[in-house]
Amino acid sequence: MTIQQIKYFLELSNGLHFWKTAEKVSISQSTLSRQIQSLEDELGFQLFERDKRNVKLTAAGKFLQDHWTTSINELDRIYKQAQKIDIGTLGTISIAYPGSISFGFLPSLMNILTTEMPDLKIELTEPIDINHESLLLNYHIDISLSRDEILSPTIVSKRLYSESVCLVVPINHWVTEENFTDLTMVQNENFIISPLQNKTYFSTLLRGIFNTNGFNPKTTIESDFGNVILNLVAKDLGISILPYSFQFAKNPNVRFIELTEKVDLYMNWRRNDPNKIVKRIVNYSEVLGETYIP
Amino acid sequence: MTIQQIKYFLELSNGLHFWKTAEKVSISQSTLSRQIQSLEDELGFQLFERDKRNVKLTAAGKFLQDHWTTSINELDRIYKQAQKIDIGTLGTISIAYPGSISFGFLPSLMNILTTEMPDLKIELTEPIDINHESLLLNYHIDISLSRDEILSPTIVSKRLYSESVCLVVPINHWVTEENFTDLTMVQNENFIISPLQNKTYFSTLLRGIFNTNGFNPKTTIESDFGNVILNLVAKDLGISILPYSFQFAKNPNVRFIELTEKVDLYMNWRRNDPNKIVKRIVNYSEVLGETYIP
DNA sequence: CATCTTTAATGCGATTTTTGCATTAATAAG
DNA sequence: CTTATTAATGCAAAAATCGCATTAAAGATG
Repeated sequence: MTIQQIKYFLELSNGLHFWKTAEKVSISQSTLSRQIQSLEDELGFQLFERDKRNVKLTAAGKFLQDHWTTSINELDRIYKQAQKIDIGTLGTISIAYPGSISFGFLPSLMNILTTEMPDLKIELTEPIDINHESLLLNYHIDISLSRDEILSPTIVSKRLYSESVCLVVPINHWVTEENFTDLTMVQNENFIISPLQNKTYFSTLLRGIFNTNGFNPKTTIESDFGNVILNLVAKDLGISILPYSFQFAKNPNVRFIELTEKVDLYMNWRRNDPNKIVKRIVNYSEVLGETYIP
Repeated sequence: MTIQQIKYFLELSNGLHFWKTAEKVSISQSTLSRQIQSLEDELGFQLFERDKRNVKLTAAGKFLQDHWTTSINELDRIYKQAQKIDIGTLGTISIAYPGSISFGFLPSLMNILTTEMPDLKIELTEPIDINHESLLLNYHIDISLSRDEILSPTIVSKRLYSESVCLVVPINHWVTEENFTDLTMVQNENFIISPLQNKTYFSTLLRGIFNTNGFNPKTTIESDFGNVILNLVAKDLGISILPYSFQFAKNPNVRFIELTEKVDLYMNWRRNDPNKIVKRIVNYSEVLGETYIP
């Protein structure tokens, strides 16, 4: 039972004429005759009732005409879907990202992806303090955007761009870009930051910054969410340190003062992932990262 | 794209190992390798990402694994259905019948059919005064049961049995089986019969009967439906003439008196109808007709 | 670091299957 | 009775499929 044989059968079941059908499907009449015979032999019953003069479908043949038609169409539809997936415009991709890029890089990337691959379904997750490496290796996500590089032979980690870390103060705060010298200036202020004991890269960076400047910050409020912190600073409840990207939130009640420290954004994916969507997204991200100057 | 190739692919997509899969499907490793290659060539994209050491599905391959599995199962299901139809236990058959057999022959036949072919769907229609021949030739019905023979080169008409025509009187009527001589006895009674001008065989027969006996019946009520007539007679509203089969209605308030006239029951179907269900039903009906002595 | 093992791909000849031409057989039409 | 139509079939050529043996590449082993 070949797909080709089924197609011959369907054509013949429409025309009910061996010679004309054979010509239509560009084979000889004898070939068509034998293909149908072979199909009938394999099925174990007749598809056509035929004498030297007339050809007509049997009841089983009539049934198969209906159902095989839909099957063949279905197979064709499946093939076309698979083709789209191969090209990389269809499917589902799961991306994990740090909250700090949700105002800048991530919307830009999403913009590109939804334009270039409109049929692509993107699942976004914002995991806190969870190992991106295991998420990738367990196939929970396909791509990870992270602040720290993942060093693993089975994962490729590529830096997309670097951005400054900024001191964030309320808009009417006494520290300005002009009078700012170093962080010791604000060592007695209230800080609103993510818990320093977190294992995330950014918490580690913060610990390092405070260490270098020789003081432990007073923390009145703690939050893992940068945009929460941003709003708290805007309401004059303290100051904070956040990546430059948060400027894209365009909050009018805060002021950003660039520090010398930098944070990177890495894109990570499974080495040799056969999914071409991943490769395409990586490419788009690299291009975007190069032109993206925060 | 062969069904066999798809099956090989599905097996390989489960095992992800050429040698083991080849052994499982009883072909050589080289053959499997080449079949998959040929499938990939035809599709135009890779199904497996493979090096000398590992085999894994591409995204498109994963998609096809899911969908082809259901397609192959579907094809198998379709084949089995078709097989059943060929054997003659599955399908739909449309049968037209005269109302007079709805108490006797028809229930017996239905009983046999539903026992022997439980998956068979039977459509019953009781057409009045309509040409069974055209219903058959227009494929509105597949089998017709009729009181008159259909004489046509494209239709086979076979007599199943003969039964007497009976005078039907209320249970306390003065005419009994013992004192009955001929119909002239009741020429002044009220008759409840189907309209004599109808073109059905039974109406023609009635006309003949009244003609032979030399009187025109007084008809107060007319009805095409035998069982309606039967109930009207039971309520003492008149007498009637019906086929013997109506005795099977087991109405306790009527008495049947056999006349000498007979009516036949014919089964009619399209000559050379390739539907094996028709042949089976004809066979069952012939056997039932022989043993059915009303 | 050299050797062994595993495993998918490939060259090649043998086998099997498929194909089309020409013909046959049966039927309907003129 | 003859002619035309049409599905099946014998046959030889062509194409495909198959499996053996081998290759090539990548761990695994010690």
